[in-house]
Amino acid sequence: MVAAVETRRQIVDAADSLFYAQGFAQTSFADIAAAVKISRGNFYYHFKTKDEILEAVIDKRLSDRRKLLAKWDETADGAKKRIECFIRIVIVNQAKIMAYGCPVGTLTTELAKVDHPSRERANEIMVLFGDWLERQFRELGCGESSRDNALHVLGWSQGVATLAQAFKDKAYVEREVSKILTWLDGITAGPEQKHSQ
Amino acid sequence: MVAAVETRRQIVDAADSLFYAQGFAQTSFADIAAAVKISRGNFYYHFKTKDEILEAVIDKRLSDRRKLLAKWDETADGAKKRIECFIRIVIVNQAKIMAYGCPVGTLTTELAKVDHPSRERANEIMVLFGDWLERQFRELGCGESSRDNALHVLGWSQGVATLAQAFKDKAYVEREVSKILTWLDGITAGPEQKHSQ
DNA sequence: GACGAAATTGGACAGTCGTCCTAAATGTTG
DNA sequence: CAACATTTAGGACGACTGTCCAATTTCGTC
Repeated sequence: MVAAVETRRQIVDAADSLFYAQGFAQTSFADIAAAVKISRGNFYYHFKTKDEILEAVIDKRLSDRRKLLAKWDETADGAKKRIECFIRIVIVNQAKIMAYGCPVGTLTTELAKVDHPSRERANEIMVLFGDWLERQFRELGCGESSRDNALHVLGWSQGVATLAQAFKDKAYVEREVSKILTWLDGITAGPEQKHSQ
Repeated sequence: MVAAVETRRQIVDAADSLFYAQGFAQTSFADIAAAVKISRGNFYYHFKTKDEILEAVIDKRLSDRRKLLAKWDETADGAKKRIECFIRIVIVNQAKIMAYGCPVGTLTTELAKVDHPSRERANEIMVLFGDWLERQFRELGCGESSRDNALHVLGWSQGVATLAQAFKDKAYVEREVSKILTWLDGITAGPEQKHSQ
């Protein structure tokens, strides 16, 4: 027997991909059922409503990102290298970003427009990255500018993702990466230094 | 008698607002009909399909933006001041952006996800701003960096809009504006100068 | 005022949506 | 093997979708 928890995991995985590729509202039970190869009626056994699936997907994404950040915390040497890891996501995930945009940003935007109950929960993924980045900048000695710098990098990633999806211009993404890395170098030049403004 | 062209205009206006506030797919004929106060069946007289309404909305947005840019070309004194006009949109339209995001970016993202036929047409609004910004930077003497700088500012606006909608942080928007304005000042410092990388 | 064109109405239509229930199949345990 | 709980399949349901049409009203013109 396939345990219920396994089927549930498959549903969440498929929903995660489909919500990313098509958007939450555009993805139907039928779509997910086809991907997991189960009957539509089976959903009700695992999830009472579509919103419950969304909650599970957001929880999974939160968990996945926490693991990713933890890995960077372990492997990358120094705060600057860790911030670089974040910056380079737009290159690592370039293909998907050019096709579907940023998984965090696009979901946040979609849920905000319809004022969905899970809107706040989805925002927490954004907050997660923001707080993590802030810690890195603080470790870098940015002091009170740490929060600003964190949001600056976070916003940068969202802008790059949006334009990458619109123009599908690989060179643009690479230019923006080298541009922000140069900016980052300027930050590390001196301790307690404010960013270039 | 109310001319057909007038009813059509009202439909497009209402659709424009609703597509922005709720998204294209989330907006139904019933929504637009309620806003314009006409019967649902009346749509078919003015538009054959929902996609036709979308096309009309995109055309209107293109037209509106062209007029806005033309106004800036006339009134603002110098390329730098004109770029500043663009940058300050995120402050002028702050309330709407915090509620619904960027009207250009969110539509582009939504249509790209479902690979909608009007996707390219919607992108033209983004292109319109990109080309206009490029002209300004060229006039500023940025030469070959003009395109890069244009996309940099365009991407910046998208990132700010996304985070503004997620966090609804007015101060963040203002900080980012002053930050990019400082960057812009650096650009104008010398002719033919490459941006800070 | 009568006529024809323009514009609007309300509903029919086939399809899809999320939800929900019952019956069947499957696996586990005595 | 029998009794049981767990899991799945398939379809019914009411509501909503975009589309489309026939009947009606409104308008400009003779």
